Amino acid sequence: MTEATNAGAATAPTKRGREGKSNPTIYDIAKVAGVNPSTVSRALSKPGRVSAKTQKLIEDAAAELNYQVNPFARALPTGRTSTFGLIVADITNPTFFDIIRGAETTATVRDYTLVLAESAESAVTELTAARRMMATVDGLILASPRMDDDNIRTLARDKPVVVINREVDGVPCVVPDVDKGISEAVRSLAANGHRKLAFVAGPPQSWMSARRWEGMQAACEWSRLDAVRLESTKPTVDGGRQVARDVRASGATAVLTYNDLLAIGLMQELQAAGVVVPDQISIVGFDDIFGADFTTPPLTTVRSPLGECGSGAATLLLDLLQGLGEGAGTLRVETELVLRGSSGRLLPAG
Amino acid sequence: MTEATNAGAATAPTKRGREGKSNPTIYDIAKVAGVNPSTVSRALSKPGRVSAKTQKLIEDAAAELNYQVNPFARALPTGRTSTFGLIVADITNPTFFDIIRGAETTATVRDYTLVLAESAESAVTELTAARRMMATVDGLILASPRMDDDNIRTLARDKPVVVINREVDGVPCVVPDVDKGISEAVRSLAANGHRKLAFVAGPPQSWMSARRWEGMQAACEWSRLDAVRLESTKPTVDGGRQVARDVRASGATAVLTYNDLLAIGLMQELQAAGVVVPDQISIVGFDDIFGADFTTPPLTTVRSPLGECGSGAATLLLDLLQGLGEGAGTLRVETELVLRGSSGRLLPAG
DNA sequence: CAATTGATGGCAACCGGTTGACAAAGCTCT
DNA sequence: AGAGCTTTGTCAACCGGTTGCCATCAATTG
Repeated sequence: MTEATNAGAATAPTKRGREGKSNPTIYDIAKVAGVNPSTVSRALSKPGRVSAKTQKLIEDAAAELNYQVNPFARALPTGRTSTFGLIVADITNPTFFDIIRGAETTATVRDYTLVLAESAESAVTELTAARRMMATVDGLILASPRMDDDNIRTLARDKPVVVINREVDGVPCVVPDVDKGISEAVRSLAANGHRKLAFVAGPPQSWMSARRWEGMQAACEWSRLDAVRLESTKPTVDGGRQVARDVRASGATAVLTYNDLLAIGLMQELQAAGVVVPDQISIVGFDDIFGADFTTPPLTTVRSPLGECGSGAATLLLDLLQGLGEGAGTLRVETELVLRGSSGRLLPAG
Repeated sequence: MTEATNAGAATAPTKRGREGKSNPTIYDIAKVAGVNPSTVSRALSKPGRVSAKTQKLIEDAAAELNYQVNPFARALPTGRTSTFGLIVADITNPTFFDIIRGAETTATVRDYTLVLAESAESAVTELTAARRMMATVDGLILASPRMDDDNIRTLARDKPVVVINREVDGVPCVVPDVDKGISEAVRSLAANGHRKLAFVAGPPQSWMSARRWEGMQAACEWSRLDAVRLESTKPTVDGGRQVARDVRASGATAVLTYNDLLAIGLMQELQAAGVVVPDQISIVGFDDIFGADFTTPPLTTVRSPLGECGSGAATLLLDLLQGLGEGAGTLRVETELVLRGSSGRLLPAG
């Protein structure tokens, strides 16, 4: 940020009305249509409560005045805001962009507004943000929450909450079912001659990380492969670079990482050290984020349908809000292996 | 989305209060502190208007009751919502990721809430979304808007509006100053022996696309290089693939593209056709989005400080809202060439 | 034709803060 | 002590919808 020129007088934003033309209200409509304001209110929000004739009268007047409800005036007595919140662990992380997009799209379709906040991977920040939001939204979606189950349940007691990427008892959740994708990945690696796999874990509070590790252990047992677990410092490209040492030291010939960012960082670091992927080490990521196919070789990964998670969570939440929902239940979405170039046959050490 | 199990009874969300414990109001505080509600209101929002003694009394009572203002009740008489909107052309496009992040971060810091919407690259959808938002926000940020100047000015007459990636007379804007970055890019290409450059343009309504093309023409003239302009169908990876034919046909040995996505798609397609980058063709993108360095070779690009644009716009807007701003003015942010592997010396054919 | 019923519109209170006008209280200063 | 000024708290109206209750009126029915 360098230079700030001042171009022309500001079109001083009118200090909100009173100077002649404030926004039209139901009272204005009532006057034009020659009815009582409450009738206008009913005509506009309770279909069928007024006669077809007055309905039309009022609608015409509303159209003429270019009327728009004042959401605040409506929210005050009813508590409904037509708004829901989405809290993500890290806006930096592209994983969440598909989720955000999915949620935003269904929000718009169903005439709701999406409010966004991030927790910066911190359980306290997350809880603070959630509390703040609760006042202004009808419901909340928590994507990969870091706070503990009890806090989530407490929030859910107040207003509908839907959780993505984690299972919390008594709270509706949207969870990718990792088993299918993982077993496909492990079978593929086994078929390519790998015998020892490593898992690079994500943040310790991450429910998903734990699930993926369990899934991998199970799949490896089934295929009679060795599985070792390595820890990462943070679930980012940088974190992936840092864990490269440990990966090489582990003796594993194939690696599954908690997410794609770790995989990409790991691959970069290994390649920089002269390791050929996939000839010497196979790498498999998780999620299939934007850019996973930009790498050379393109990243093999277990795809989570993130957009579907976002839209699924939004749908679940809105159904709940509109009284269509069954209550708590877990929506499982399928994962699948996306086979690209970063995994493959192990070449005999040359 | 495949399976939906129903796990346990719903923690039926309490239908908003009245059953004993609604949220505390200023009236409750007033009762506890033994003062009038209006005094509470003043204590909580007009610093200095009440004596230190009552101030403390009220604050203690508020803390004890765990009071939180009801934003709607506040918004109704004042019109202030502590909320601003951000409309992006396309949530799919990672260019906007950083803008969103920048805006969200400053919003949080300054105790504002960010509301997000997208226009799906359509001028009408954009205008509709903007109109809808206007009712619920204090101000609006338009990132790469597609609607025309007059519509933007009309919106700006109502409430503060800040525009990113475009200059609109009389409206505050945040614009990357492309000249520096472009001239660095062109000089670098000239120094590497290129004589004919191509520009792959973006959407016709894109102000930025026009500016970049102008900047490139100017820089080429200065360096005495040829510049040809090619059109793309859409500013995405796919659009980049599709324009590869034209690029080869153009005879240019170096290409600047409207954005990184086009560059990445173009590079993929060229490489698939056996063209070696950068030996036979140099490619330079725009923006330096997430993932631009994942490619092989990593993408040379003219970086726009997108996060800075987002936070700069938010700062501008909030200053305006809080009466600190000077009104319309353009905030220019610097661009710079990020030299990576996709551009370089032209190898003699053969 | 009178009685019952359902549909429709009006009245007024309410949601929870904000704010202008004003009165009471506190203070200074002569 | 009293005039004049400032500080502090109260009153009441207001923002713009929503909704329970009631009155009216027309339609239905015996």
